[in-house]
Amino acid sequence: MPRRSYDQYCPLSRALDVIGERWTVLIVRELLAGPRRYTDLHADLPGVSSDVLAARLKEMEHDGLVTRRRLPPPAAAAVYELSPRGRDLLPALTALADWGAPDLGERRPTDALRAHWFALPLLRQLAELAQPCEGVVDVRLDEGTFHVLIDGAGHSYAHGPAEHPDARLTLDSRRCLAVSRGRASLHEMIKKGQVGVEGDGPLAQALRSQ
Amino acid sequence: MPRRSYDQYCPLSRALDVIGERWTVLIVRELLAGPRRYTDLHADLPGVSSDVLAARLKEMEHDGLVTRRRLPPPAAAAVYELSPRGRDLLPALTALADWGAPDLGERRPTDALRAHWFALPLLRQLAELAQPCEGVVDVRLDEGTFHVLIDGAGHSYAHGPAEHPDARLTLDSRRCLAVSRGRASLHEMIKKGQVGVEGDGPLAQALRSQ
DNA sequence: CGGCATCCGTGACGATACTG
DNA sequence: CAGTATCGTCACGGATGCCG
Repeated sequence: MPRRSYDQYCPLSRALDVIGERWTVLIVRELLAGPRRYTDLHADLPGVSSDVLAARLKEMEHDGLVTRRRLPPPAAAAVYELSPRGRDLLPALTALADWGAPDLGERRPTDALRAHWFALPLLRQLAELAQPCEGVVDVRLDEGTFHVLIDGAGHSYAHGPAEHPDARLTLDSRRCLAVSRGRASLHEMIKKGQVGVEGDGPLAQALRSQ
Repeated sequence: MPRRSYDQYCPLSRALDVIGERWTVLIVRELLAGPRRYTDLHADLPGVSSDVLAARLKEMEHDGLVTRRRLPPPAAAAVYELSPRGRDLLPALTALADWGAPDLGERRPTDALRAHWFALPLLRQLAELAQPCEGVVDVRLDEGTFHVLIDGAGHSYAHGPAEHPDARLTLDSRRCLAVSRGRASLHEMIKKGQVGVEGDGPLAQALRSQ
């Protein structure tokens, strides 16, 4: 089955041929937070129909964005995981999220919300602040917790709390939103005590310092 | 008429609500090369149907990406032009094009091609090379010519040759492709004489130097 | 129960024809 | 030239069913 293409000899068109279909980019966003099962993906993408989700995952596997891995026998489940090629989309998604942030007005009654959706906009500010330290930062929001891995260039993040975080941030929804929209600096908020920082290692110090 | 939305309180979803529909991003790419008329847009976007193009332009105008401007009486025409908000998409499109560049294999018989489609991938390398000079560079390809404006941070480009370029680059398709795919460095090619540089101002010197 | 496949109604899209 | 109108087709959204 041939996929539909823009048929243009242009790098942007080629990118859109692969990730331009509805839902594909949001599936990548989900998988940036780590491997997930079909049902969990379906739950965190309200509105996607089951057949479209299945079709997208197949296409993405075919295109080398995603690998499907069977978990060891006790858990009779399979997880979908980003390939390196898929993870390479992080800068593009960050740039897109940066651009979309000003459009985040008030939350509409119909808007779904997941904690890890804030990881994308927070990641860069957090990584800059942590310079030049490396380590793991837990981020606790009202809606849930995720953790960020800062290591040189290839930052990443994942669902839930970390086992041994080097630092822990605690934010309320309003502050987190302001940072996501680019309206406020994480650093300023930490200095003013509006964002809590726990931990005493070098990474926690770096987040508080200056 | 309400537009369809992912209904997620996430900056990436919001961006996709605006530019996620088919053709929208490619229309932005076209307008990044300067104001264009409806018919010219239609000609450079083979495959888009006239009603879809008209609908997209209306939506983009409504969303503040594009402004429609009537030209002075002698030319009884209207042009579409990117707003500052639309131009802010440049970094995101550059990141996407970077990601898509490895997918540019051989040109397929069905692939359309326009000279200015190479401006997006070339722009950054060119701007880096020109550091710290500013000015206008003509880029001559087999398929046509465009020119790049380098001025501090907000680089841009436009169709056709410039009136008074500070430098002129001449590339054949193969070299241009290699640079676009990230397989080769523009600087290396200039040093080896594979890419011609004309001009004697500081900008032309900068392109040749080091 | 997780992981889809199938069916069906609706809306988006592509091609062509037509109009001010 | 700059779109609008019409129409057939396909992608999508929602629900339900199947199968290990």
